[in-house]
Amino acid sequence: MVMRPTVNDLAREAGVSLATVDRVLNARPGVRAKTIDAVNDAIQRIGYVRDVAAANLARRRNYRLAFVLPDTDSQFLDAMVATLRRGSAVAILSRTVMELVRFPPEDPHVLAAILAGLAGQGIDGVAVMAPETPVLRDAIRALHAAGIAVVALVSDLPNTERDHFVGIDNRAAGRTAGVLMGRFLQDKTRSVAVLAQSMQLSEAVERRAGFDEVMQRDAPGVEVLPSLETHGAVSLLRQVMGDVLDARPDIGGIYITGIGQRALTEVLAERGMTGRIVVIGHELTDHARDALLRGRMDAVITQNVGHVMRSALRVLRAKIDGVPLDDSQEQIRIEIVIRENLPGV
Amino acid sequence: MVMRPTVNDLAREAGVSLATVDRVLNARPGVRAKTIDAVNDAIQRIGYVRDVAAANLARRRNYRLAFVLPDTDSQFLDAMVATLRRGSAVAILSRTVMELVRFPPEDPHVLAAILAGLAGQGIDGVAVMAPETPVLRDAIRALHAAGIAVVALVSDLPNTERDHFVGIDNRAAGRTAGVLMGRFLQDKTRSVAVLAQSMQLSEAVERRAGFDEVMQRDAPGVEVLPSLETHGAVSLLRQVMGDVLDARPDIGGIYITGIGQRALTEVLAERGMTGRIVVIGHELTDHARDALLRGRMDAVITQNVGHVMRSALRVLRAKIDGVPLDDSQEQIRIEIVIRENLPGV
DNA sequence: GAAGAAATGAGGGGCGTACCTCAAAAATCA
DNA sequence: TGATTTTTGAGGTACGCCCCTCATTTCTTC
Repeated sequence: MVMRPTVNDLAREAGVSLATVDRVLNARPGVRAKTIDAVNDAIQRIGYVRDVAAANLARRRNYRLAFVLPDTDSQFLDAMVATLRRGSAVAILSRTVMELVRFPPEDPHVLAAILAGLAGQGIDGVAVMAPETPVLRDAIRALHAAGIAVVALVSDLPNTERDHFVGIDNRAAGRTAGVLMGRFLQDKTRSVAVLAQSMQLSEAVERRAGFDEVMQRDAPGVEVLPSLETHGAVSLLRQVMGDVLDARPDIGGIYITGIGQRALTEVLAERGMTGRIVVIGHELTDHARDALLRGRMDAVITQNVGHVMRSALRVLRAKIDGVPLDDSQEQIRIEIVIRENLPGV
Repeated sequence: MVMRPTVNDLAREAGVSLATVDRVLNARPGVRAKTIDAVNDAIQRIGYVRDVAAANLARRRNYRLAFVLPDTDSQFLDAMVATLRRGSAVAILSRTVMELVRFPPEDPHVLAAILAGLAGQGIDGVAVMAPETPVLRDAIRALHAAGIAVVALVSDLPNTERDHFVGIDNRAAGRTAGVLMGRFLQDKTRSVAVLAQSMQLSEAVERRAGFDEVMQRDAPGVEVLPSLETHGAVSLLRQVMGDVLDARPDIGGIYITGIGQRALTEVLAERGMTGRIVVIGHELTDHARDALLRGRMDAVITQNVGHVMRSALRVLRAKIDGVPLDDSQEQIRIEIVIRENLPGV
């Protein structure tokens, strides 16, 4: 039987009353510095650790977290939303409610207004996935000033006062894609195309940089063509891809930095080129999973959406409670997925 | 403010007293079937979910878990042990103590005796990593009969009454290694060596099978040589490897199914062959990490030891409490690690 | 319909902590 | 030294649940 010391043990050990221990533990005023030290010493001696469960019970503490995501139509975001919904059921058991808020991706001011609104609503923490803009920086500073924990999700906001970033290093992810591309390419390949159907976030740029870096080093003979950007229009993508493939029959691989996997693999399949060109992309969406199984994609670099969500949740709670977090657990892996290590549904 | 229904709400809704609700919730005798149904209906209607934290507090519940690991000298097991120790500090906060028990890997009867001893010690759950033997099967059956939750760790025990398996599908892991090997190999390669320095577990066999399967499909022109088994003796390994490399200068890749990465990469380095032979192995130990960074290994297929431990802990607690678990969270990934996506320390 | 058995209700004490009030003790200041 | 302020102690109530006892009600059975 394990018997953790309680506040009563602590009071006895420190030679003070329960009330004083309580004052020290909860940083209430009216205690001499000397007494505070005595209690802290006792805490060290007997190894007292507050029973968070009991404390939360007594406090009737609820954590209110807001997940602020762009209102973009992509399978990746759909997966995030679905994961969030499923996670809510579990989170409620640990007295935390997760609220989903979406914002129109094109207007940073609307996002800023939404965040500003959150501050007055008794929200304890915010996880936000958005491109960094000046108004966003200001909005996050305001949240921070209001004592609200903020984490950046998927896409980092390095120049803001966010408390933490939950996601992967996209440059490293791009480098990983580059290494695989370099090794998967046939020897005769002379060029590789890059499809940068961006989600307006900085991801695409960073991934491309990492990819280029490695390709230059590992496959110096291969030309990495300029990014094809088609801003979401599927028909346009199909046409542009068709043109490029016609113009450059020496293309041996295609790297998809953002979304648009589906349209691309369809174009390739229609042209009977499936399996003849190495296709590497990001994010294990339903379609990417299907493409891997059918041999329409060769590898997917991804981050586990479930881990991202759970990590964000843990980090926010830790920040709110002011307790340290286990960094090794919160590190999101850059996962390489091929058909053979595809996780089950 | 979120207000979860409490037992009081439940009693009111069901039209019974608190005492009866308590009897139903805790399966105490002396309640008519009709009343039980009434309470269960009310639970459904108002969506009552027991506050586990409060319940555990009232019960003064402690979870005692035993992690039973072989006393093998390998970096992988060292990592497991280290992770376990670090995890204990966190686990104690959720009223669970994790005890480490090690057994001599050569004698299954000692292991069985240890497990039998555990049953009488008030242990609630056991995580065991061991090869499946008849005595082990019996021991696990006995634990199960005693109401103790059992999970298999890293190496599955499919024909026992274990409640769950925490780890990866080793055949799929071998297939993953095979795909990478096939794609990483130079075109001129005619053969690949396999080093099966086994930990006595079934892993090596399963991985080899998966590896062969894929190599035959993807690289039919490459001969996969018979496994080199050297049962842990480093000097022997060095010699055997040297002989093989001399005899077969056409070896283009080496697959290490178990331990022995260090000795192998050293042999290759001494012979100036680093980078000229594709080396793929399993488990991201400190040495594997170092080898990846130095270009002495090309890829490592691994499972995250931290995830394995935490998953085992969650699964055991869930089984003990009799609550369902989130399968998607408990699925251990087959991770592919190359230099570029190597997670930080 | 009465006696016995079974089911239900009422209530108390406790788990470890938070938060509050009021009185008593100690320190500080003039 | 006495008055004032600050610090400390004592004790109560609550959180949501567990577990126990004892009285009361309801159901069986003959």
